[in-house]
Amino acid sequence: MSEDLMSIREMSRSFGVTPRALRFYRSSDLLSPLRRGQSRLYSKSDRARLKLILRGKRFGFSLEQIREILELYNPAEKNLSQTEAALTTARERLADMKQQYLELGFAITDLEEQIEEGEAALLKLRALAEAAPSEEK
Amino acid sequence: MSEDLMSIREMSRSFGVTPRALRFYRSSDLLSPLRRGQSRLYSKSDRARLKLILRGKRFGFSLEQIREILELYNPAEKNLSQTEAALTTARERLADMKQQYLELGFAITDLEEQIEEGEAALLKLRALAEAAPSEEK
DNA sequence: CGTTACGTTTACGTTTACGTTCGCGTAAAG
DNA sequence: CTTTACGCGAACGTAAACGTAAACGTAACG
Repeated sequence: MSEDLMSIREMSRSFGVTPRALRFYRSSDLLSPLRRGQSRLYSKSDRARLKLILRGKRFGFSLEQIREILELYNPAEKNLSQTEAALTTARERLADMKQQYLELGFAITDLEEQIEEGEAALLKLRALAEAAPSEEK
Repeated sequence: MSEDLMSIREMSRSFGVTPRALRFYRSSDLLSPLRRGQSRLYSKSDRARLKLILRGKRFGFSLEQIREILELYNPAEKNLSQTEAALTTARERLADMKQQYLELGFAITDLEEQIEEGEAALLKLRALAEAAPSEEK
């Protein structure tokens, strides 16, 4: 029951990040695993946060931006103005993400078309190579 | 007709990037504006490329990855194996982007929910502040 | 013709996000 | 009890993506 705790190695392997990265996130207050003796132990909530961190990174957000969003996720112990500020930045990020979502859709279509063009060009190149084999080692 | 050419200032302003960035992209072979006299002039194709560059950046791709994709966009002067390589990396990027698209959709939903929770928490905090006004400067 | 404005290249500085030792503590294995 | 393995934090190193500053060309303005 208390054994949903993972060592740094286990975290590292199951998320595909280095131990160094995990320590870095802790020192940046992005993660706060328990300290048992000399070691750190990562709970379910730490895993949820890490998931968000890695997701944010994939979308091109800086760790700083990600940290601001994460502050929204523990509304305890926070006062009013801090919560307000977190909400404001979260709304901005949300707007960014929606914009990105749209653009990403277009970019995917674009790239698909471009790949098709590239494939067509490739066929022509191969045809030419067949017709006039200039250099064969 | 040849006046779809822009100076570095115009580019800078219309895309919201610094001249320094444009020069950096040129020195990285991401852009290749004409050299007229001492200056550089950016064509329509340069603008298209820059658009792709900035878009790629927003999705968290490195300039190096972006450069590989861009190579797909001028299938001229390229040989067979180069085009094949470009296609391969482009397909990989496309897969990444589709994955990102899905994740981004989930992330947006998540964040929306989280914002609603935050708003609820805010209302409670305000209610408490009304009931027991402890500190008012 | 001097100055102001904009452009160039070159070189070095800076920030972000870790990688790479390092010296140390601890814990298990032999 | 030593060796081996893992973990920690501190310090320094590094690659990417520019920013900043220096030294210079040129064009136009008054």
